[in-house]
Amino acid sequence: MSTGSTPEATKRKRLSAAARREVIAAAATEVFAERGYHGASIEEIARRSGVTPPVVYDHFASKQDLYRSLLEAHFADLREVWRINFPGEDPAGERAERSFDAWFAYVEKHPFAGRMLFRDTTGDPEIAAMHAEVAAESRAGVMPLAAAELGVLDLADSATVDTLSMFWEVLRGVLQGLAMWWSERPDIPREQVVAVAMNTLWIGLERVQQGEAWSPGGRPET
Amino acid sequence: MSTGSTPEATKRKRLSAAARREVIAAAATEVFAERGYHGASIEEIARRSGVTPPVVYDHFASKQDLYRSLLEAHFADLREVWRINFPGEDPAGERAERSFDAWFAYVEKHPFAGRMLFRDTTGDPEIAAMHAEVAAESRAGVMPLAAAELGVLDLADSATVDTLSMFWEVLRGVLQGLAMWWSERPDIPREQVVAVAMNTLWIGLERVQQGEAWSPGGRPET
DNA sequence: GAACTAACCTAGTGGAGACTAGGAAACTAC
DNA sequence: GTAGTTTCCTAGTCTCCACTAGGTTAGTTC
Repeated sequence: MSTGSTPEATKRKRLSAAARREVIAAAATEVFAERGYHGASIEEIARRSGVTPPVVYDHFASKQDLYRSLLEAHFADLREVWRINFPGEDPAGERAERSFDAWFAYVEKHPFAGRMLFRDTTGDPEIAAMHAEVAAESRAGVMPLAAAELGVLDLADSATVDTLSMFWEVLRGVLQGLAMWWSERPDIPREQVVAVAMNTLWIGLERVQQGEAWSPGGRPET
Repeated sequence: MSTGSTPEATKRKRLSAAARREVIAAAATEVFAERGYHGASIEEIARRSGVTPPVVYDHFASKQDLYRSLLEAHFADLREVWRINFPGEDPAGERAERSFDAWFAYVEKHPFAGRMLFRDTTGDPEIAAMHAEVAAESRAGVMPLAAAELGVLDLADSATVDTLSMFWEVLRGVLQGLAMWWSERPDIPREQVVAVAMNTLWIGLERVQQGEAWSPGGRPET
């Protein structure tokens, strides 16, 4: 049955537990990215790892456990990107650009990680809750950086928090949307994608900071 | 087994074919929205429709067929929102605001339709392709409206098309992201959501039109 | 109220896939 | 080489779910 003729299955060699775990994690990220949680089968993950399904269970307690550990690892990577690139003394615009660029560089280098995180994990409600929970950790880690920048002081004010939440959602939507689009158009240079993100996100925010915000029914000045 | 004690299943009454089809479509939209394609079971859809699974197959050839027809119907609704609200003689900003407002009003009124369309339908690659195909129809219907507004003439120029594609992706990401966030915060008034969308999307675009775009490495002026 | 039609049901089939028990084979230490 | 350990496999079980065959009952027509 398992032929050994497929490229990924040739030379089925014995690996150390740690090495095999890595291989499985990488393969699982791919499959989850391509098929989502429900659509990914342990059998497929095992095949791409060069082993049979029981081996997967030697390293991960269950499909859920495997999924969760990948989710946490990749989200933690992305949080690091923000933590490393955004804070600093330079003008905020430059730091934003640098962060965006680093963020897109990460998803460029780890296309499957990006697709796995940004796909919506429908199906099992338990999985959806898990995804929401881990994503919330990222939000909690990154949003304060931006909040400080916007001069937001009163994090107890609920209207402020709502507005911040919406801007976070906008940021997330733009970055993830562009990332998914870009993953299918690898010929586009990264600067161009970053420039679009800057144009829509940063410039809009700047205007808001300057009190030039749009308000319902008409512009405040004019 | 099927008790009849649940609210949706009480009074299992005989309906006309057309009426039953509507009931099933509404129930299916709910379940697909909540669980995604894979996670939605025909049995659950049937139960919420007050019937047993075979009845679903009296109205739809297969689960895929059911899904596709819902996808097409809801996307067509949203295209209509743009077609009705965006074109006109008023200033573009006002027409954008009106369109955004109408768009959010639609997802406010049809929360399950929104969630079904904007969730990523992972799992079956065939389903993903179907989703992409139907979404592309919407894009093809709506993007020309915005392109005209931006003064884009040369739709044969590939760089222009790439940029337009990215702005479309940004628009999609922002609107869908805000819509999904909003669906969990029904206390937020619609104007506020629309205002955020205007601030990030329209103002950014306006600047770009005025040649004030951000470019990699620094601002063009200044 | 009998005949007809259309909506609906009971009772299955078949396949896919998560997960497991227990054993075989490879690498390591001596 | 032999013993011990660890990696990996064969061969299942069990549950869930899309989908179907064929019969039943509720409305409708005359």
